[in-house]
Amino acid sequence: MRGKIFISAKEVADRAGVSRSAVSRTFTPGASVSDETRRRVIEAAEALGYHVNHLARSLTRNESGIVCLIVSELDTPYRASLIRALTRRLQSASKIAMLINTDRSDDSVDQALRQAISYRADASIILSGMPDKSITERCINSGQRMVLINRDERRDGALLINLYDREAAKRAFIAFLRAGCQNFAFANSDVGTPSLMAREEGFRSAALEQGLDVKVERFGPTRYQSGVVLAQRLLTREKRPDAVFCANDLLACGLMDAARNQFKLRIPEDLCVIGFDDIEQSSWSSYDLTTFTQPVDRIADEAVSWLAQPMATSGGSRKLEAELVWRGSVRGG
Amino acid sequence: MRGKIFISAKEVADRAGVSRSAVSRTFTPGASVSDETRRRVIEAAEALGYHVNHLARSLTRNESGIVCLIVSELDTPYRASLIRALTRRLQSASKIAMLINTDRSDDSVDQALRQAISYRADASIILSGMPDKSITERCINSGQRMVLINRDERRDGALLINLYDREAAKRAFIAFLRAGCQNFAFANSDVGTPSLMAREEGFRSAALEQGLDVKVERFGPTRYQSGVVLAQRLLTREKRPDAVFCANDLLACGLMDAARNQFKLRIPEDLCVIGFDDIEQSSWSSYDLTTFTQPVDRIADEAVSWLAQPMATSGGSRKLEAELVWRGSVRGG
DNA sequence: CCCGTATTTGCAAGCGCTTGCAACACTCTT
DNA sequence: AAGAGTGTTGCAAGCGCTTGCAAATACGGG
Repeated sequence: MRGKIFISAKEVADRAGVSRSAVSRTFTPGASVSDETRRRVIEAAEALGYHVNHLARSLTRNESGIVCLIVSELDTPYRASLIRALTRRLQSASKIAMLINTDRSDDSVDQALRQAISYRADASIILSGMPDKSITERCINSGQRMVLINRDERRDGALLINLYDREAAKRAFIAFLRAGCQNFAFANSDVGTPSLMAREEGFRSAALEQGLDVKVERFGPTRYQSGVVLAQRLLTREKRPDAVFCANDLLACGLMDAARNQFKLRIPEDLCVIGFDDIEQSSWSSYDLTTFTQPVDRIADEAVSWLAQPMATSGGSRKLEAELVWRGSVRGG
Repeated sequence: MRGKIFISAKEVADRAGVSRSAVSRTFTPGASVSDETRRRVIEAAEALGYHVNHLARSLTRNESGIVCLIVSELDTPYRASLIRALTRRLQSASKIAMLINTDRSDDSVDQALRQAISYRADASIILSGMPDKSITERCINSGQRMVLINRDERRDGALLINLYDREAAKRAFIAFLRAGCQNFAFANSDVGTPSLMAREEGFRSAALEQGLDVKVERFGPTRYQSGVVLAQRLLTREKRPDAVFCANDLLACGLMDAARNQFKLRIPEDLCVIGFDDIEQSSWSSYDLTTFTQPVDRIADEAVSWLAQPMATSGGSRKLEAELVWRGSVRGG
């Protein structure tokens, strides 16, 4: 026995002495209503506390204004700031975000997309995990837009947003070279998502071009604690690295803390570190980490403006630059 | 010319050779359908890729399954982890979260609630800001549930979830006493939300009971950078505090960094610090901050289980314990 | 084999909204 | 004064679903 105390257009119409259609048109931008009618409708609506029922509207309009954000580990700094940017942009475009958490099982991205279909979302934006091909197709076939952020794998009809990871990695390598580093390492998580792997490969191949070698370790999720473990593995090698490029900032933070507290290394004197994401903590003075900025606002812009296009040219791909932020974790600069 | 390529119950019915009602009932738990019919319906639905249209369903059911999360600064660690906990619980209760960001203007919480009404959300959970009384009433009158987390101010019919902030503050004070501290300070933001103020007052009054004084500074939002500023203000006082209770962990991190790097103080030898929220960073070894845990999972449980109650006893109030996590930023322990 | 009871099924109305269509009311022109 | 043109309005059908009701069917006991 829920509310049901919602005011309907009928009631507003009665009070204003007009037809239901008139009130409907009043709240439909661009519809033909005289000023006088509009005034009376607005007044009645105000008095009664009427709000257009978006659910019913979506039924006929065939457009719900709902956009699903599908994400896991959303308490991670980078994810959180991306979500923030996205919700803001979506709201400016008068769309609304539905948040679906996919922390749990493996098929839950598919599950999430089914939800998206059930709520007739206009679009889904996927920040984590990779949906099954069949379900993506179903989404796209039923007219849903789909945006994949840092997911890489191509999906017909979807918009792909990625960064120039390899290029960034290369710049990281050059920065280390300039700082006079000689033993290079790459600290990666073992989840192996395309963007993390691209950073690793970019870094390795940049080194290879100079005939140099890179020690690589992969461990755990992309989190602080993994960084600590990676430090143990990398900094105990016989020829201790003096330059570590971390697949992301969280790993870098863990690695730096371990390097300083357990191995008594000074940063950047004994060890140079570069990260990726430019999370807020990287700018904290304990870390002062040189890193690459994820252009969250640009990403959100690209995603939302593509969604806003009337009949989007099916799919596409955007590549964005990750800018290097110089801080104190690398000598020179 | 959006999709419209959605399969409707009619089509499934035709293919399965049954009536529309049969397919509707198949997807309505507890409705009366024979096994045989159900089987055929499911099969047809599967083949066609049918998903119940939740929008249409909500229209008649008068219950949408949508819960609005109204939040600002959602990229802040504590907020992000609360949102994560909430979305997870909501999904388990087969509800879905709509995220509304209220970073922008001041009336935007009201704006957000209007959205919630338009989408006929079953409930709104407010994590930031304080809606106008009139709009809260409208929500509640139209049968919407409302949960206020750490907002404190009473609203008829709403569920209030708060922590024992004063009690926690008192425990912080005692911890400092035990550590042998003598000059107490409280570092607060100047946003003055009830929970922050309760911590401040709790701390002061605990000190007062011992006939002791507390230096209080308030500055900026509850963020790292404010902590840096607060350090400048507090640690330059003639009788330098040797114990600072920070209104939240973000402030504490800023304050600790400034204390160490600018004032060359050792923690906890020269300065003891306690924070509040237990964000992930507090456990990082650079901070190793003694702090109070926000019981995010408990909070989410309370909120969601209250929402799940069929006809909730109008409103109420839950107070939860904030547990003290001992780490290295306080001597002894 | 028949009847009472229990289960299943289809019909049709209704949820709140949009929108094409036709009717209507104006204003201008000639 | 009639007709063309423009703008506004109401009617009614339809969006996809649920659900009360009554008809139909199945089941079990005598």
